[in-house]
Amino acid sequence: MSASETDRIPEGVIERLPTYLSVLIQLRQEGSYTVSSATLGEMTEVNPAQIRRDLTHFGSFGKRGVGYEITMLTDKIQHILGSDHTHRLVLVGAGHLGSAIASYSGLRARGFLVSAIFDNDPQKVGGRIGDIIVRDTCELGRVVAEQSIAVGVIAVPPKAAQEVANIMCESGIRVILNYSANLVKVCEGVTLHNTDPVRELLHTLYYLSRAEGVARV
Amino acid sequence: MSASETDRIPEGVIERLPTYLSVLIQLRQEGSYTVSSATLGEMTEVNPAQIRRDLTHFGSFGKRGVGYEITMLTDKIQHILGSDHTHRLVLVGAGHLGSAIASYSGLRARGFLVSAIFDNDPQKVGGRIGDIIVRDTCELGRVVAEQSIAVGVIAVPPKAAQEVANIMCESGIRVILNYSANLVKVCEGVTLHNTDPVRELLHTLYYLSRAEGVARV
DNA sequence: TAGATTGTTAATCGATTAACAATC
DNA sequence: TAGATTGTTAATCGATTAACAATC
Repeated sequence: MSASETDRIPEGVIERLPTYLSVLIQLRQEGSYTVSSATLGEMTEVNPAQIRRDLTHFGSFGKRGVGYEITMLTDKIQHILGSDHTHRLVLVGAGHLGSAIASYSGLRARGFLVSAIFDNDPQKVGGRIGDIIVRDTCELGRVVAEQSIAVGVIAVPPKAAQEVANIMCESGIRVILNYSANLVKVCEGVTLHNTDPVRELLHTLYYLSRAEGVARV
Repeated sequence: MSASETDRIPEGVIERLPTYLSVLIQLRQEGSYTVSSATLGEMTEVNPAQIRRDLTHFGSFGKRGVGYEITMLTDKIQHILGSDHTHRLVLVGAGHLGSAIASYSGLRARGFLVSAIFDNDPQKVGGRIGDIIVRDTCELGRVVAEQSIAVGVIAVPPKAAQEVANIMCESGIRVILNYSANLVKVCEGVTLHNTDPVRELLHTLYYLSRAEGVARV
């Protein structure tokens, strides 16, 4: 029955949790106290039965006849994802994209703190993004190891991406988010997410040429 | 057999095509002429059988005993996705993220052309990003309609996102890529992709707290 | 020809959904 | 209590994979 810690949770479930979280935070800001799976389903475009099913992997958080208490469910999901405490991250690449990520307020709001920024362009090293000074990429490994940082974000040109990923893996990074156009490989034990904006545009483009084949992606 | 135009193609297949494309382009740059599903599978971390299965939805592009001709397969996939010709897009939001998107070389390289950039901050209107002048968001609808632009990218603060999406839908945009932290809703017939960087970080974060539960995402 | 690798089928696996008893 | 909505089961649906005959 539910909540068994040893459950292997399907990937799809984990993907949907942050989406539920976004909507819950939005609802809380609007002053709601409880929400039903029906409403949550309408807002996230996920089948209500699926939402209930997803949540039972971790416990039973609702009240029959009432729904889910928003604050409580928010806390639970944040705890499941591990975003109930702050995670420091390193960012490599101080170009436009890197600057955008570093100065994105949504990061801090959801538990991430940019600890250091790196670039190998001498013109950028020593400059600042917000109140963080850009360091030379040759310091990346040392900083990650010394500060035991677990999360790394790659925002460098495609050709440099794999090299950065290698350094990250060697120095003990556990989660990598790669924004470059090249796919990278990581060693065993490191969680990787390749997320190229243009790749996502191409994906949606498919539906453009098909008059009827429109989809929510 | 295969390639029947009326096939309903699974969403997963469409998601993987741009990934295959990335790797094919990479291989071509390295000077290869053909590639087997085994190699492609290793590089994309997709099961070779699945790659072959995916491709049969659109035709049979390989030679038994040989593999796939890289240039030919690249062209085919680009044709399927519709990226064999240029797509103009409008970008709303001239902040850090918007600037990063607008000046990202990967866009042009894969068939996208930023036609216009909008912002509602009077301080930004009239300024330039690259060689494009930032216009007031109140002109968005008119420009989209006049130039029949089909693709729109949202890079505004969360609270403004839905309003921008509404204008886009009304003026005839067909595909929307939403980078804001808020989910938006679009009307029937518009393809939407919500892609918030922090949501993706949260997703990968799940695996951080689970020593063994590491995954490629 | 022999070796390699595709295209395709059939089997497996897992995820989604509908339905409903439990219960607030 | 009656109405609402959850948690959970069982049925459906679709996607992934293994296997192999076709064939380059």
